[in-house]
Amino acid sequence: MARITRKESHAQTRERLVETAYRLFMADGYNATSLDKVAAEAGFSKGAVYSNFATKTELGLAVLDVLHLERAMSLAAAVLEAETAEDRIAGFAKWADENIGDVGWGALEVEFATSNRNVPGVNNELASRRRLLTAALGDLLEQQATDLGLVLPMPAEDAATQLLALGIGLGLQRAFDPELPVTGIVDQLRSLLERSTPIDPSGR
Amino acid sequence: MARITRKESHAQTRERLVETAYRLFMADGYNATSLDKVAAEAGFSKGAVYSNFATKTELGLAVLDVLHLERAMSLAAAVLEAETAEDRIAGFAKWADENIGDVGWGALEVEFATSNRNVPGVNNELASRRRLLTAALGDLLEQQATDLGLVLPMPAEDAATQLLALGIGLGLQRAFDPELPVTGIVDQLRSLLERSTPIDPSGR
DNA sequence: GTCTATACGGTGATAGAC
DNA sequence: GTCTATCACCGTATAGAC
Repeated sequence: MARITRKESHAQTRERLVETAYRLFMADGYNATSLDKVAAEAGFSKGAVYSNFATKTELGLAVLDVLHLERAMSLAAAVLEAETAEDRIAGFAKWADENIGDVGWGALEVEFATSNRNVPGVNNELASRRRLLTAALGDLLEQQATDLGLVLPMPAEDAATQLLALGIGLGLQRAFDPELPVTGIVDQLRSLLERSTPIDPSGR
Repeated sequence: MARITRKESHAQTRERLVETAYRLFMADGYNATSLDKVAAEAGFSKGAVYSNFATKTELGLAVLDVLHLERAMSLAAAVLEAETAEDRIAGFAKWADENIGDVGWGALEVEFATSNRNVPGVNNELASRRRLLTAALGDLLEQQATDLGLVLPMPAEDAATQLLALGIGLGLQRAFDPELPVTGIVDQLRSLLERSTPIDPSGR
């Protein structure tokens, strides 16, 4: 009974630390949040953090993984549950407003990336995460276009890259200027669809 | 003769500090560059920084001002010296490749913004700089469109906001994944022009 | 008034006790 | 594995030299 408690308790400690760091990083930022604060808020000492994560950077990567999974699932849910093309755009618009409009997300994402850009190995970690996200977004786009009987005006991955870049740029600027509207990205998506051509069943 | 030396020397010190900080911030990042290093590299003590700038944040804002002016001028030059529409797009493409492709710029811009997002007053400073940049870019767009006899498919300022966001997003992702191509922003600009309509001389 | 010298609180990281 | 003690370093602040 107590045999698996060790590993379980370790995982629980790790999970609680990530969860606490997630909340604090989003609220106050990555650099402004000290490991001492994270540990104290989670009910541990700073040493507990270092027994679970080699560096603050690794804790940050773990937080980003949770964040990415969470947002990717909510985006997929928002789009996949709609039926008509307009409903899907509306679902995307709602998701964009709630998520890209969320000041904390974009800010945390880029603060971490830039603050760790000289840390060895981190760039590769972030690059692989970006490719994963872009591929997933591209698949979603392509699938949606196919469902609607459309052919995108450019490779789905390129469209995904541009939408992601636009989302990052808009979300980031909103971090210090909340008046900036997020609607631009919805316009872009709409324009992407308008520039799409109907699928030719003959294949050519 | 030595009467103006005081103010001049002060201005020179300030200029040299900004210049040194510019170089180090771009190369190593904002957080990774200590004020001690900036001062030493410029040939001063750390206190000299403090006598010219109240905080590290203010030094960062001064660096950003120099950076913005520099890039805005180079963009205007790249676009305005061209004659034909295609030459202007080519000029923009070259500028985008050299500047948005520059890893340091986007990274510094957003690292500073996010790392200081809780510092009182900084958000307003950055927001006003963003509005200035957006307005200038919008004017440039509108002027170019008019010269080419085109009407943009959206307000010039909205187009500028989207292009700026896209540039930030692309430049930032290139900071940790240099393989990502910058061509997306040129495609966007081209698409913007393609969706423009000829000016109707009748006014309606 | 501008710069140097020095000090303070707090940070990420490390070593060793339990 | 977690905690305490400790380190080097950072941004900030002050006192004093010139």
